Amino acid sequence: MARYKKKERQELLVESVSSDPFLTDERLSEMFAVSIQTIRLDRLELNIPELRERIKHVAREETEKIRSLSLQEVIGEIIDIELNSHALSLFIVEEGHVFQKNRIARGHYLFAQANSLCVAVIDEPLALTKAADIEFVRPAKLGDKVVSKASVEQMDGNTAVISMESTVEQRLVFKGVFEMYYRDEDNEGEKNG
Amino acid sequence: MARYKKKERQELLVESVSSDPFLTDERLSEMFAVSIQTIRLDRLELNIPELRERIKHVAREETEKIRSLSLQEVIGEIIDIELNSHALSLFIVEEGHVFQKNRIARGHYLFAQANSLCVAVIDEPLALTKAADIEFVRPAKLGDKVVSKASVEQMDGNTAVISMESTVEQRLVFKGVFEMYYRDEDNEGEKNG
DNA sequence: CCTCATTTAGTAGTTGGTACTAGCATCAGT
DNA sequence: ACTGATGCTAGTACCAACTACTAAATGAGG
Repeated sequence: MARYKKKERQELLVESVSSDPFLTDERLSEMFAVSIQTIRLDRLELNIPELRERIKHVAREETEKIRSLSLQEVIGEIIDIELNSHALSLFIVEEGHVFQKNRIARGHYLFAQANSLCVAVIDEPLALTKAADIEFVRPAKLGDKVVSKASVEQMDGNTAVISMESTVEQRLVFKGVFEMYYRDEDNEGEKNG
Repeated sequence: MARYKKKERQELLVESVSSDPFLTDERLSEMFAVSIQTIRLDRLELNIPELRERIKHVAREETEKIRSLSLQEVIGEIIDIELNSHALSLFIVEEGHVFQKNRIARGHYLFAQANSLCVAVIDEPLALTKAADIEFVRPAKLGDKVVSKASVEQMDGNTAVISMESTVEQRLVFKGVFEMYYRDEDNEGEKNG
């Protein structure tokens, strides 16, 4: 019976419980081939709450976190806007936005921030991105506050040209030129089916 | 004490429990001014599981949702891939991806599909988007199955050039050229702080 | 008034624990 | 070899929040 030493067992216990909070003391005592009492002493020392409390905690997070990660609609918070002229938005890089390995923000989130700001700055019922020429100058990292500035350069007929610059602490991380198509929606029906 | 009739009470009970699964029988019995036994009979008739089972259920959903959210790391499902050569992914446009008004997919989702496919096709530990030149040829709509094709055109030193084409039923909706930066991560440390 | 549905009361047993006491085993240091 | 600390196990009493069951009280309608 090659059992673990106390310290080792406790480390594994923390891991086990955090990877599967639904483990009972009985199940854990079998896993580590010790008595239930030992598991309970371990939990006491490690301040790991009992099964029911663990589950309750997970469930509470669920019910409270309904809206926190539904950033889908518009990425970033618009903090200043003058329609058909310019706009500013702030996007804070969170866990869900980065590569796990290196905590660098995935490019499409920076693009999404820029893109949704472009849509917002156009004061027309319909605004679609037609083309973009973009550059990721420097990586943005977990926790970074990315500020995007959109400036409408041209608007003629049904196309707008917007230049974008995103910075983290005044340092450029992303820039690009967006070409937007817009239309007074009531005016025409479908253009191309 | 104007208490509810059985049927009415049971309807309210279903509502209460589904809006707050953390309610104990005792708490419910106070809310409806009946005995605990009555609440239990009600739950039995209505097939409402006990508090602990309800909480467990919610917690299970949560842990599963975490898994599906981390699957959202990559937008679209990769259906064919040859590393450093080409790749194919499928992305189905759902409610969350479109403008409510016209059910047209937001540009950044099409970009995200293309971008994550580019990251995936590069067989290196680190791959970041450096620049992109893209065009939204035609709008993609709710329900559309968008197929993206990535072809690696060049790879030299630490930069790859990838051309992208996304189609819905063989019709082009999006195209672009992506320039990717890549690196054997163990090789160097931080390049730019 | 009688009857049937509804409600309440009460007991025994379950799960997954806490909190506490106490008995060993083992190893370290003297 | 003796002492003491550390670690593990055993066992008891108690708890919340139930299930499952029996039995009695209450109420509302015919």
